[in-house]
Amino acid sequence: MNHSFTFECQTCCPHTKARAGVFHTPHGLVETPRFMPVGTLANVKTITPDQLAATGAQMVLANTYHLHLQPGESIVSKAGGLHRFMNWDGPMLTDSGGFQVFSLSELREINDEGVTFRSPRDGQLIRLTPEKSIEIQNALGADVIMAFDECAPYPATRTAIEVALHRTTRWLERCIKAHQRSDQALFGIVQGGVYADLRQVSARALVEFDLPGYAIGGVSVGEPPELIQSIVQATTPLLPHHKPRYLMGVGTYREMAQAIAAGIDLFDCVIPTRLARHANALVGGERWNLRNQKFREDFTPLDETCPCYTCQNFTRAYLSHLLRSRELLGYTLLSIHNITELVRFTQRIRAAIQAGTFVETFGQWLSL
RNA sequence: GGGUCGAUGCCCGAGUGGUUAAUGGGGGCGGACUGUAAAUCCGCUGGCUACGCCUACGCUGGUUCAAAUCCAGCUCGGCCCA
Repeated sequence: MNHSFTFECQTCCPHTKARAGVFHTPHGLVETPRFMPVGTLANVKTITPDQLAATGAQMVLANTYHLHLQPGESIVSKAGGLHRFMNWDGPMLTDSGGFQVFSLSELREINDEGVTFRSPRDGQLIRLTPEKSIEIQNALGADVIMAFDECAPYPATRTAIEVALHRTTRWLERCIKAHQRSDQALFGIVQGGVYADLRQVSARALVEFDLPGYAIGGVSVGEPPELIQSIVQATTPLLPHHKPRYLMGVGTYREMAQAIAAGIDLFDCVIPTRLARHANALVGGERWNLRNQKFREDFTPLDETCPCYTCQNFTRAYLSHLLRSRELLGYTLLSIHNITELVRFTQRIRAAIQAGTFVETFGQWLSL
C-alpha cells in the first residue's frame, strides 16, 4: 500500500482497546480518535473552511452521490479536485454512495451489478456500480475513498443481511480493481447487520484484501443504540490494529466512547450540523432546543466551558433569537459549536488515553 | 354628502343557512433527528368547576327549527363620485 497512508498507535489504554494514534494522509495528519463532520459539498453546509478548521476538525467527509448529481465530478476535477474546489486543504474522505442506497430506499433498485437510483433532484435515473463509485471518487480526489457497499436496513432478515454482506465483499473486489489512484486510500466496509457472526464473516473477508483502513458500516440505521455497541465489540478486534478503523455514522457521546473503548479511531455523523439547522445545541452530552421559551432571556454563553467562537462571543438568548428568526447566522454559529463539541469530546478522550485516565474519566459513558 | 366593497379566533385569511370551536398559512408552545432527498418533519394551540358546559365570526335588533352565513339600522375601514 501507499506510503502516504500510515497509521501509528501512540498510546494504548491498558484497561480497554482504546488507543490514541495518528493517521497520515497526503493532506496532513488526523489525530485519533477523531470525529469528522459531514458535508455534502460546502463543508457542513453553513460554515466556511476557516470556521471548520477552528472547530478542530482535521478530516471532513464529502459525499459521492450528491457531488455526482451536483455539480458533477468532472467539474470538481476541472477545479483541481475537491480540496481545491472547496478550499479545504486538510484530509478529506468521500463516502461511496452506498449509504444513499439505503437512505433513498424508495428510489432504488439493487442487483449484483449495481444500483439504480432515481435522482430526487430532477427524477433522472442514475446508475451506480462499484466501478462507477470509484471512478467518481477518483475524480473527486479525496484522501480516503470508501468501497461501494450495500447497507442493509434495520430491521432486515438474516438472509437479506447475508446477501448484502457477500455482495459488499464481491463489490469490494471490483472497487479495488477499478481504483486508479495510489494517492487515495481505499477503505473497505464491514457489513453484517446486528449478527455478530455475520459481522465476523464480513470482517475476515475484507481483511484479506489488505486495505489501508477499514470501516464498520450498516450501523445507526435505526437500530437500538445498544446494538451498535455489540456490533462494534464483535467486529473491531478483527480489524488490523495497525490500520485506522472507522465507525460510520456515529454520533453520540455514549456510542463514541464505547466504540473508542473497543478500538475505533474515526467517526463521522451528521448530527452536529443537522441538529444545528434544527436549532438543537449539543451541550454536555445533552440536546437543547434553543428555540425553547426558556432561552429567550438567557444571557449566558451557550456552554461556558467551550472555547468555540460561538460560545466565546454570543449568548443563548441571541442564538435563540437568530434560530427563531431563521437567520442564517444562527445555523452557522450553532454548527460551529456543535462540531466543536463533538470534536472536543474525542480530543478529550484522546488526551485521557494518553494520560492513562480514559476509564476513570469517561467511565460514565462506557456502561449501558 | 352619495355610491360601493369590506369587518372571522394572537396575526393574515377561507367559509356565504345545518356533522362549525369554525379550512389554510403565520406566530406561539413542545417533540423528533446517528456513513445528510433533512435550515426538515410531527404534534398541540378559545375558556372552564372538562365523557359535559360556556363564550366566539364589528355592534344592535330581526327572519328561521337552525345564522359567521339572510334582512335592517348603526360603528369603523378601503375605493369611486361629488
